[in-house]
Amino acid sequence: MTGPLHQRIRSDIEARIRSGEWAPGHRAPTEAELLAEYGCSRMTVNKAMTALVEAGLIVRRKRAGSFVARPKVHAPVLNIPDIQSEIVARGETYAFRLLARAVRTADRDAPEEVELAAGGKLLALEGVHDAGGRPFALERRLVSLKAAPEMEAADFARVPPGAWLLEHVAWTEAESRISAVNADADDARLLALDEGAACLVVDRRTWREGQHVTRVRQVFPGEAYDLVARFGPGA
Amino acid sequence: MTGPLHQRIRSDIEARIRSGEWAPGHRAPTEAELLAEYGCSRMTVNKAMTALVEAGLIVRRKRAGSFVARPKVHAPVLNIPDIQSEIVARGETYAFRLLARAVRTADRDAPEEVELAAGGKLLALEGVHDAGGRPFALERRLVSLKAAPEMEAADFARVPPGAWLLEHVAWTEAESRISAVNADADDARLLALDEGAACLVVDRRTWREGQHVTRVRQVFPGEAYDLVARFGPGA
DNA sequence: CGCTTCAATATGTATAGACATATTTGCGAA
DNA sequence: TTCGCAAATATGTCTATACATATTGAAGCG
Repeated sequence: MTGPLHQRIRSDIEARIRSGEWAPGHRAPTEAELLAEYGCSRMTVNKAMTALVEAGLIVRRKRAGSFVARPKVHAPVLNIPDIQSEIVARGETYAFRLLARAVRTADRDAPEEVELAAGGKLLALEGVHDAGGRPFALERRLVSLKAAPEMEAADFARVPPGAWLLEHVAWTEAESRISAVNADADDARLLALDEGAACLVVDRRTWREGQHVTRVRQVFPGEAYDLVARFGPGA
Repeated sequence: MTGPLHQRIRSDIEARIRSGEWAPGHRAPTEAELLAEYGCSRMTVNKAMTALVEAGLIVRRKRAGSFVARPKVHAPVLNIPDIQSEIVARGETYAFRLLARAVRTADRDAPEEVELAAGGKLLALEGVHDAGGRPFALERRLVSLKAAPEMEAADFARVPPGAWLLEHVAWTEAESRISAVNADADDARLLALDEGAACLVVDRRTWREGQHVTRVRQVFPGEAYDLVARFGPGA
């Protein structure tokens, strides 16, 4: 390691934790011991230890000391790439076919739609993402025109709705639910599958500053699509 | 905000980014400007800005300044809880039924098994996680006894294999693939489903220090299980 | 013996200054 | 005009010090 000293200290300690040399619960050296070992100031070892705390590898308690954390829940980073990028990265041609587009008011009997619309109108979109000329994913989306009014004029032949929103309504927060369903007759027809084929469904709701922006349901043929999540506990 | 000053500076800036007041590409104040505004030392504003860089909200370039990052790929944090904790949290009784257990050598025709075994033997496990007395997930697992030799003596009635590994082989890294399949005859029987029912499959491989530890395939009834991922871009 | 109090300890936050480093910008020379 | 070099600038790292704060462990007291 030739980089900054605080990084070297950090990776030295991280290596001992990941190798199991320091098991969970093991007491790590105090800052005083580390600064003596590395011959540096306290701020430098503090920076290293603080980073390890953020990474979830170390738990610190005043007076008691620093301890190797107990890995709890796996919190992997799931890669939900933009569908267009994903397809282009595979070297296939990409296209978005808009099947239906409507501007309407929220259905009063659907509380979720009412909340999404927030008193304004809704843009309802339905389309298919094609990869290499064949259906890759089916997308049904509701957009709050109150949250994204410019979207009413957008042309989705150029930029698909997801990418348009990412571009124009940045820094949103979202919650995705991933599940598996059997394709119904509509899904099967649009995705060129047999009815009943297993499909991966990503149901995503997106907010900005607490305001609901969009809700989308993407259906992928189960055999053609994998979501990949990589992780170390806390890394 | 009454907490530490660096945190207050951080959240002030974060709020302006998330609200859209500072769009992606916008140039944020320099450290000199911030320390004048907050009347603090440079180390303090630097700590705030460094945290925003780690969070992916800010990109900094020497001489040029600090800029609001362009949100790229959604990298949500996916919650893959331990199945046992998940079931217990729902208030249902949990049990793991071990259906098959074998110690064997790797199949020479399966390169993945050979790599996992790394010259040693493999422990093959098959079992069902029950929630409230009904099948919740089907698990088929291979464990490298070279990486986890103590596992040969473990009793999985007490602690299911996943939890056992988390406890004894901490700080692993993993990759999960999430897909959807139609239940085959075996899956359907063990999970008490109709054949062909859509199931969510999590395929996970786990390493420690580059050494392959285990590979597990968990099959969940599609109708009974959702994976939930929450995220803001880079948060 | 149990309770309270107090001091020692290790971390948490912050300062003011210093030098290093990368990058932009502008000036001067080919 | 264009290329290349040098100065200005903003961040990156580090030091030495100081005081705040939470927690532990031990001393003191009823």
